[in-house]
Amino acid sequence: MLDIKKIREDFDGMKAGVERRGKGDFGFDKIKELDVKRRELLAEVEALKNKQNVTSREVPKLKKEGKDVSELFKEMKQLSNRIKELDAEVGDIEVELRNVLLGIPNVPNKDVQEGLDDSDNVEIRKVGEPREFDFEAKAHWDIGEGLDILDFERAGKLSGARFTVYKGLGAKLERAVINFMLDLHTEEQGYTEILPPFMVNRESMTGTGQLPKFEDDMFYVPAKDFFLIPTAEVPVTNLRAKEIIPMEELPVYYTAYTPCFRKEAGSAGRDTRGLIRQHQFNKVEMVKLTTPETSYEELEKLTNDAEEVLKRLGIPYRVVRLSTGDLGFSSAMTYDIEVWMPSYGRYVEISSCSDFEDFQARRANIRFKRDKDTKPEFVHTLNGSGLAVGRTVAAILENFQQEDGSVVIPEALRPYMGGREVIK
RNA sequence: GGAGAGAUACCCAAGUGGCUGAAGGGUCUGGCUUCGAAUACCAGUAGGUCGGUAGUACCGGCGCGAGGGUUCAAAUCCCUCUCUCUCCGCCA
Repeated sequence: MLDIKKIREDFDGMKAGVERRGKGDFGFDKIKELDVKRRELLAEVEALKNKQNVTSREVPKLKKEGKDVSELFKEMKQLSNRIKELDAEVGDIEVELRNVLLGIPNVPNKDVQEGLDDSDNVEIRKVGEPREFDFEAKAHWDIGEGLDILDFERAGKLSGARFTVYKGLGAKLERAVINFMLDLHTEEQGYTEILPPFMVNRESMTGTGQLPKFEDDMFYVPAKDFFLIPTAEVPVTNLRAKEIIPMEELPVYYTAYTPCFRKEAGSAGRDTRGLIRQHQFNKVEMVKLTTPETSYEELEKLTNDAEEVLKRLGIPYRVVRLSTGDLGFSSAMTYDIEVWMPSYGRYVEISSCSDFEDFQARRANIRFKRDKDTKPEFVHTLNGSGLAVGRTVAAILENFQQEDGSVVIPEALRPYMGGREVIK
């Protein structure tokens, strides 16, 4: 959520900032109108309330003196009714104002290049070279079925399209990748592991920006008004909602493994085969809460922390910075990490590392205090996948496949795979 | 799912409609005392938020789990909801 005070002070600047994303009207004029109206009404109703308070304090004295207060009460009844009317009006305006504000995306950082979509993303760096195969390379779904470690057919029987059953060493590989990532983040990079709920309430979904705009993208559990989390970002960021965090605790580093659930409603027909786009997939996520002055430094470190996973696995990748047109709703700046996927013949997203500045913190009300005499300020929130597990497994299968259909296990994973060197 | 008990500030806690614009205690901070400290004593400790307004000054609104209602007036009375605890049921 954007800061209403900033919009009031620098209306044109904030509007122009959001409009760098392209596409459409964001409701800024409506906000201005509602804000002015709200403050007018507040001035009026607060003056009346003051009168009510002052008079109420007189009442016991008047009664004690034996004075007749029935005329006064009649008058005060009118005042009271008027206050109720105005309060209701202010309430309506505040609800509307909040709804409009909740629907406005974050202002992109000024260093983010303007663009329409992902074709305007810029490559920041490339690490490792795509492997040249001297045989015909297979796609991971064929490799997985060939080794009897992935079963898309039976997953269809259980649930439908976009689900996978992992079997034998496939299941173990998925688990190995999760543990390898978590151990790296916790033991070497300083993150605290969180194992959160996989269902959350509306308030949490609003805090990180999934609601109210993207309700249709998520799986919903009507019995308890819960949502299945689309990413661990939601429970882990909201972990500190409504808190004032002591300065000494910052920066906060969290990491969490969770399954993620997404409807993928807008992706019909895309990536229909394999592990790339599933209704349920595993992900290890990293979340940071920082002071405003360190957040971009922390974004670089966060991205490096995610890249380290790929470096150790030996999978070629590149880092791109998303253009304003490709940026997610809540993000001010995002780096995507993309791995080389032989079956696609291109780089495919495996991690998205974003700085949300105070956009989520304002929604979720996550603040910090520099010292006891200063006002609380909103923290900056960041998060990044570290990494999407299913896509990592797909990348391992494809990049380390051999002519006979077997797959060499990257050395870093072997301790997690019972010392095995190859899946065959 | 059933029955009961709770939720008041950093913590504990009083409070059945109007000198409660929340007592008292603890904690912390400052003062005093002291060579220094402890103790005692004195003072402050309601933070936050929204406005007036550019402000850490000043004035006002809000605030006792959340949201409604009754009333001239609500921490206090009524309704709905959330969470915590105890017991019962069910259960990995």
